[in-house]
Amino acid sequence: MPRIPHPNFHCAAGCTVEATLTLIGGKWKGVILYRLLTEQVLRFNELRRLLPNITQRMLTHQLRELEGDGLIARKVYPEVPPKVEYRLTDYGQTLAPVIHALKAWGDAHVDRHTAAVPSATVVPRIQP
Amino acid sequence: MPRIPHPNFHCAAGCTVEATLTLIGGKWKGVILYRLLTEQVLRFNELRRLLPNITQRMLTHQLRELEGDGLIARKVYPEVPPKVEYRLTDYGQTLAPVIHALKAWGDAHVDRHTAAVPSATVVPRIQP
DNA sequence: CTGCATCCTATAAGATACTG
DNA sequence: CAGTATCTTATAGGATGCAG
Repeated sequence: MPRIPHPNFHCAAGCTVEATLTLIGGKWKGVILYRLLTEQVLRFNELRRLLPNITQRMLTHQLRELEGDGLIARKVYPEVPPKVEYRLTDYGQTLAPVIHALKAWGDAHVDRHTAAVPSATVVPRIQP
Repeated sequence: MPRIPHPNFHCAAGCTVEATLTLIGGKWKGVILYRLLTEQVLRFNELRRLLPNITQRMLTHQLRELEGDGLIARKVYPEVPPKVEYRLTDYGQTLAPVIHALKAWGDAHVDRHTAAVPSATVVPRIQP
């Protein structure tokens, strides 16, 4: 069940832009891919900790889609308690330039939209 | 109403990837931006022709969001019949590397997902 | 620990008709 | 030509509980 839009409609110029976005455009896929890109290999709960607001259900779901698209690999260790590792496939690795482009632009420009969250500054703390 | 996710939650590493995706991740925004990137300036109905499957409502909606995010500019000519031109803003132009990265990856890899739609080959025709 | 099943809500997207 | 308005459907996303 590939989710690439309407492949038989003679993918017009620019359509491949959307195709790529369809693959990585889920609410969490970008971060997941980015984390796997930098950390190489991560277990389920490690990913969960790195994505503080994601629900278990969504993490599983997004991982399964990425796996189904061949971008990540899932390795199950038949132990108890269970242990599952996720990493990028070679194919997934080819997304590196895309992810980095997205991150670079975001780093440079999101402050325009978030009304200045000064990343190089001390995080404002709530005083106890 | 910026749609960047949870800016006050101390945007963790990789979060900006999602932020960028939120801006350009609509079903049609990628193509719209790509078209404006290559054609410079386009009228409403020109965009509509370039995006054969988009509805009028969605085109308007996506254009308004892109405009609200400062990525494109809308120029209305007070004529009759009406004439409206869309183009990228300088800010929108900064997305060029991102869009090109998305397109390059898509061009190189979507055939994996669309089960070979040979773009350099003659389109298979239904015989009349 | 990892994950599936169920139920539910919010948002995106589409169809269609009408207008300055 | 370039929209708006209304209604409907589809999909994404979330909360919670159970299980190997």
